[in-house]
Amino acid sequence: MEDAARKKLEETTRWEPGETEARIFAGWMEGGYFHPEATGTADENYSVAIPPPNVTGVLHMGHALNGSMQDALVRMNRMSGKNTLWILGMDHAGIATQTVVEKRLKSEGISRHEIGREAFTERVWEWKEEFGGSIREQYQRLGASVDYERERFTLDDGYARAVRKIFTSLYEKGYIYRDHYMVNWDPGSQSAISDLEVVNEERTDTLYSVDYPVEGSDQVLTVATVRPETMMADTAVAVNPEDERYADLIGSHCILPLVGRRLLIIADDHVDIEFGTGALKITPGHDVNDFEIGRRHGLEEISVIGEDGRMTAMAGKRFEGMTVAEAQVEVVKALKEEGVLSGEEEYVHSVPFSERSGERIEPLISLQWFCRMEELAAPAIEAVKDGRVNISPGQWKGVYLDWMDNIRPWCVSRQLWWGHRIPVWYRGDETYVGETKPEGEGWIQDEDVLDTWFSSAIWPFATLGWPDDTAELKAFYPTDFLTTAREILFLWVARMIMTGIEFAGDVPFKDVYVHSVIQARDGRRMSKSLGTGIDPLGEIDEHGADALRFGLLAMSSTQDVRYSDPKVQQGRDLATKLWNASRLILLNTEDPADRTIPDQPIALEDRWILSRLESTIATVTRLINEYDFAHAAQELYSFVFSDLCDWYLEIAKPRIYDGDPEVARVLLGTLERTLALAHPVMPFVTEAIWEYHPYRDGHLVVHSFPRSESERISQSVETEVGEAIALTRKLRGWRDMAGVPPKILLQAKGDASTIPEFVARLGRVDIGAHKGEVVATVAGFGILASDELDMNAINERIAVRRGKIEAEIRKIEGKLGNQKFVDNAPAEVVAEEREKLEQLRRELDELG
RNA sequence: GGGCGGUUAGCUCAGUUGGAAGAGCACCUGCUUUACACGCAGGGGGUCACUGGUUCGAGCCCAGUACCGCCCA
Repeated sequence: MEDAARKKLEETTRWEPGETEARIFAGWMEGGYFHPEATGTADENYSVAIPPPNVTGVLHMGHALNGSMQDALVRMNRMSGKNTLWILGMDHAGIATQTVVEKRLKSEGISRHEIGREAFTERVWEWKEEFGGSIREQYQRLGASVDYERERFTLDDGYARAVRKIFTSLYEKGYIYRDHYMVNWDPGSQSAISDLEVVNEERTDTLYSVDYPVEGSDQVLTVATVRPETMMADTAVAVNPEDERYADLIGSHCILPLVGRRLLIIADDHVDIEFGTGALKITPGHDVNDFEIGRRHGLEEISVIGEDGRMTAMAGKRFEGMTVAEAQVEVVKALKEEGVLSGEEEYVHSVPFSERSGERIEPLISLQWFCRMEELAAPAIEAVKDGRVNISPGQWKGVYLDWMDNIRPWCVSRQLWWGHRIPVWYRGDETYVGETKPEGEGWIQDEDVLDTWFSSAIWPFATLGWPDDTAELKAFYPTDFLTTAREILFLWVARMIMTGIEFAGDVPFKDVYVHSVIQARDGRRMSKSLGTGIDPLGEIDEHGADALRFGLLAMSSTQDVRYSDPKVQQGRDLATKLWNASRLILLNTEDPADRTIPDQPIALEDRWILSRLESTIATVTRLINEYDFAHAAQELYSFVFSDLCDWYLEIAKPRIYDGDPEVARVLLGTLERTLALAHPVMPFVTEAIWEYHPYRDGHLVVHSFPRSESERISQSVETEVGEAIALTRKLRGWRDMAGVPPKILLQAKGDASTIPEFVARLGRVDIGAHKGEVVATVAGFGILASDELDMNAINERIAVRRGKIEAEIRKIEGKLGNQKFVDNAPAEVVAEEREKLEQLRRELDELG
């Protein structure tokens, strides 16, 4: 090591992420390690497509978690020698982005309608150029080893061509069609939105009872509704066919109050006999269920609410132009005037809202483009059933299949300006669907754009150059795995599987891991609007990227978890620990002539740490491959803190300071393998330490990932050292109990040659053929009386200890005295209990 | 309304096929031990939500109850 480097290492007693991370990252970028050649086949290569963050986005904790998981796997595979691509990109995020830019314009006093479509989309592009880059920087801060040179955007030219081809192809296959259908109309964004973008919330409304007179009779049918303002669009009243009260009315008519229209009384199973009076007004134009009933019975579909959220002319002169809320008040007033309002009561029910705009959804019938899903779903169901796509944890497989089995048509058109314009042109009665504008004059393109998820659905292959037959596709499709939040399992994952099979000829990934949701510290959802979000960049500033990555992986789980600051701190502690342990090793060893780890180390502790190292490598690798990141992080932590630092380094210190060449080989080799093992989780600190390592011949990011050498794992060595450690702890515990200051060396009678040397040293006991009064026996060694011993404390503690052991002995004796236990339990369990009993009795004897 | 998940130490979470409950943090007691106080050593702390059942034995399996959360309608 050069003097300057040595000096720096000597002086730096902490890992300082802030000063180092950017430099380390720049080194990786310079090396071009994240930008693989498109060579080889997808089978031999490793690839991952990042869930594209929204361009509107600021990196949030979900991205950070997802990125930490994917990067761990990507780095591990890259180090394992695979040609590895992790593709980065951004989603144009139709509604979200349009909303952001509209808000901006609004603050300048401009509406998008004033400047027009072209100027507006221009503004969005400008905005994208300005802010889109920040996502990239944020991923770099996290240390994500994505291919920054292959970045894609779901609205770039090549991608747009792929989208048009998909749409056209689906149309030609007959899956895409245009229809008047009930959609979730979002008055906020002035667009239809899909079922999946609707959130239901509990609301308390008034349930009104309205009397509908039956034609040619004195009878009235009382119907209950929370939406009296839609009654002008009623076209029937329905009762349950089993409902005897109304059996004779089926087929006759009643009269719609305020309007005077004759409404047929129909029978339909959907009607709940118990609810209200058992008679349901049917409004096919403004209610999803009523729409279904209406289609079943061939009812007329009337709209009294327009796309602007105001009452139309069909609602009648008195209500035309009113907002829905105003109309409700006025309709109730009118019903009172007519004397047909027979009841009002509070009613709690769930009401649909737009996830994006937050406004109450208005179910409307409108002309939209739809995609029929059954044919696309069938092979995607098969792929998951037969395991070509593996979804874990297992319960999500069921959720996926259940949703796919009941899949409904997908409304793919959106009344927005920002997005992929639907590739359909109209001229008079003619309709043309194609990838480019048709020949001839007078063609006008459809005004709508496609649902953002329509373009996200083809992400894994569109990013690789589909529909062209590119080297990238050949080398990296299908990808290997996907981590995702469960909320987009349907919106995104399912659709990628469908389009992947249909268009790219294979499933888009082999493994889907549905990760947990990290909640805010208080258990609420992390959300910008609630102000509960925790900024990952702030956490990185404070603790370093490695700490955040470790923390997120350590707190991740299959169930939702609260954000845990202590876990991030644990990550920071681990980084510091690695740093300092490395200082001890690197500053006190000479670069050995033989850089290999000795095959047959002489020292017991050397064989022990190498055994622990190799089994940790095996365990951590397996856990990461199983996506059990939390336990992988835990294993790393306890290996470094406990095995390596608390025990091995302490045991080996005298030899280290003596310059023992064999211990140097063990230490430097162990450090090399430990750094490489930890690198996928904590890339920065490991790379920084590697810079000081004498074996370094390039960046750690492309160093080979350790493969566990199982021949070094020795159960007998681990047991032997494990027992010696337990013994050391016993001696230390006894000392502490006896109130002996750490500086005082205790004297004990015994044969020191029966135990490893370090026991007495670390236990701070002088074991030998001493003479004197034995006051206690600890693990077979007689502690000699001395002035430092607090005999009162000792006697008190011995009494407590004895009580505990005796209780335990009684418990086990009871168990072994139970004939049923002895007869039925497996022999080894019984033997274990007997062994335990023996040990406790021995311990009791020792206490004297 | 249907489905899924959760309830374990003060907090956040682990807990393999049923053999007697763990981690990190917090807490208490020591320690300026020349890698690290973001450290070291030692220690206390749990009727595993509740009620039944199966079993020699249940945090784990079965049935039910309560509360919390999520998804779908």
